[in-house]
Amino acid sequence: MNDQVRQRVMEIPSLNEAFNAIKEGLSQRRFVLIVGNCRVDYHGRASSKLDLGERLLILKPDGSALIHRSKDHSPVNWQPPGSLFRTRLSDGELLVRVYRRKDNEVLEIFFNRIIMLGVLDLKDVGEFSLYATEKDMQEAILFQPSLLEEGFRPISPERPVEPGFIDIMGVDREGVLTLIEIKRKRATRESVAQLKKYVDVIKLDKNRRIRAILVAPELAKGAQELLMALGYEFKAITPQICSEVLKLKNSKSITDFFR
Amino acid sequence: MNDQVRQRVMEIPSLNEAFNAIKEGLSQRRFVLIVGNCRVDYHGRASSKLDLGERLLILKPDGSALIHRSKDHSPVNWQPPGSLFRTRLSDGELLVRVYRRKDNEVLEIFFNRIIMLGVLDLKDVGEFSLYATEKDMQEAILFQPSLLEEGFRPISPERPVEPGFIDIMGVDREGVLTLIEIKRKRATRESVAQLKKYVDVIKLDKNRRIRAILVAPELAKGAQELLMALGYEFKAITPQICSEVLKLKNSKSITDFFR
DNA sequence: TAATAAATGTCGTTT
DNA sequence: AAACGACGTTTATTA
Repeated sequence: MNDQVRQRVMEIPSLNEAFNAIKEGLSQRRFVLIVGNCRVDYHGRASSKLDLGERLLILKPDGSALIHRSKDHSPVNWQPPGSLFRTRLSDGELLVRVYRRKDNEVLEIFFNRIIMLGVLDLKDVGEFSLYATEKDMQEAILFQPSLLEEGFRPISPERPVEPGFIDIMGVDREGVLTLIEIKRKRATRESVAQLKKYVDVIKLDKNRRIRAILVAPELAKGAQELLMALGYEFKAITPQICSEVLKLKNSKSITDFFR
Repeated sequence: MNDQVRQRVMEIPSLNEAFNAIKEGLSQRRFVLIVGNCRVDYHGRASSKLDLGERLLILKPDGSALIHRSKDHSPVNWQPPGSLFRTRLSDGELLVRVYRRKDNEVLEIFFNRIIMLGVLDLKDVGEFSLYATEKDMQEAILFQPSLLEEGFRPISPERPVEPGFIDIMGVDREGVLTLIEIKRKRATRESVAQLKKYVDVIKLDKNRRIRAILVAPELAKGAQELLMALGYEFKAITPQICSEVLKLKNSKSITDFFR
């Protein structure tokens, strides 16, 4: 493959042809797609064995590898980024070996027939944006505290607590210290346990009444019992609503900018 | 594509050519690979937007979809199995729309150029086996209880507890009731909390001393404090050792069989 | 369908 | 490198 050619696609190549193309593609750190009949061995954090069948193998320039079958979202076998690729012909099989130093993991794919091969050079600098995460919800409540309840005022912890420790700390309309734990989906017993952990730590420090509020779109059954037993509260807020509030915030920023 | 042709591979097809091939492939529930320049929108449990760039789109016969960039193990966008595929040409773009009824999720991929297209029929019935899971560790300890400590005897709970509740229940050499929680990798505070939950439930039932042992290859820092505070114990066992024990077990079964 | 826990989880962030 | 928590987690299992 010369420099002009950004890609090579082969249909039912011989193992030899495929071997040469894959080897060249890997040396140039291309995006390599191999579809073929193969068996797979993995040893590392666990061990696995996959008998013969037709699958897709993806080798990425960052050293990650994925083997996908004709079903399921998750790859049947994989190797995280930073792995080393090697390929070899032996005993009428084309072997692709993916080695990862960390955890001493080895993934070996043995092809006896290649159905399709693609060696590609993907140009991709597009930005990815994800909205309505837990952090978005936090930002939305900080921007518009009345989402939680009228009169609520967020405060920064006096002593800086490690970030992500308490989602929001504040005082309610009567000045009572209020701790908030946010979940972007149904809150579980785990969420309550987490909130309790924070309340316990703050209690050690401040010897006064504390309100604890769990914010989430909904509350799991088991969580409600625990929440009530501990005397904590629940406030239903969806990530979608927070997303709307953030849109307002941003359009407001733009308004401010042009004012 | 007639019945003889199990696959179709195209290099830099026109959007029209690609559209027809994709449409036919989807109607026949084939495995479809599309590499091209695209932008992506997602709305559902969250929202996301991906600007233009060259990526791989995988459409699987089970209704799952994956978009992979040139880096990372995880897809940048995806749709779980059971989704519905539709494709359309409009405004000089080829749109692939993946809709999932549950959570009302929509994933839309807009291609303005297709680099490679593969419509494939993957035959794959190969069996997948995974070793050294948590269940394997449980099985190994039940087979050879001395792995835990000399004199330990596993027992079945008198009243059947829901499976997966307590990993192993038993009595030690002095007849003390012993509960075991197993983790296949470093145990965390979470693991201790889980063990405590089980101990608390059993305590309600049996009003006698209970030993609680956390089995894992190692113990996280924060977990050790919690474990000691609760008076529980830790026993270091790796999944690898359990895997060896299970090999012995299986070879023993074969010996017994031929005896 | 909901609940619960495992996973070769992965990924980001902070210590 | 270890710890810790979020994730559009996914997946399997059970009620």
